[in-house]
Amino acid sequence: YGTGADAVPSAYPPGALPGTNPLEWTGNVTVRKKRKPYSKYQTLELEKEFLFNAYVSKQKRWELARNLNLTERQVKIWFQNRRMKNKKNSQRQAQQQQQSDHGHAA
Amino acid sequence: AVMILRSRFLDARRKRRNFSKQASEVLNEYFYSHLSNPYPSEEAKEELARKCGITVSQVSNWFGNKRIRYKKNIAKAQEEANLYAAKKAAGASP
DNA sequence: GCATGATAAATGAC
DNA sequence: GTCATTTATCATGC
Repeated sequence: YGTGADAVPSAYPPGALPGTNPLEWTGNVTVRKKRKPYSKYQTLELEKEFLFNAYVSKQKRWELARNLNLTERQVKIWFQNRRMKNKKNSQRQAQQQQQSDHGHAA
Repeated sequence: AVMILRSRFLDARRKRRNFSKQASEVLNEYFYSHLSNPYPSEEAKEELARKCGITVSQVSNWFGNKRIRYKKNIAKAQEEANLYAAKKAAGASP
């Protein structure tokens, strides 16, 4: 399979009773899986596939998940985050281009 | 063996530089004066970025780190909150 | 030695 | 799908 390995038990943060806290934004805690960095091999294989196409098919996602010992959900989210990272880097480079054009054009 | 020398190139942007003292002042003033809802709008972020001489992404990073680290230790941040609360009161009503 | 800024997994709104 | 965000981790400053 590959799905259904999510949902992990976790404790409730201390002193976060809803309604009694004047700062409600500090108490909105849903049970979340602990962030676990991927191995160098996993990241490299994902990056390799991302070079082919930024959007992975369902079939490819299934293969990646199986070969890298990840869930399909993890592979899906990795590509989503990777696309955001790509966009951010592109915007930064475009910004730097504009700055270097100011002293070069005219 | 080579993997040890890995992210010196691709991760070079991770080289961190502390913000200026006055930039931290501006950010903290906003944070503690909006402690009930420390989520600045996109427009507020742009103005903060302009005032601090940093990017909007850096403002987002600062508030993200500030929120999580504040609620991780509210007691410790309390004195800092009082500090900026007093500072705000001093500048508001002369 | 921690404080601090940036990035990498993971969630949720829309 | 995007995208702001939460959270842990990373890398650096001092």
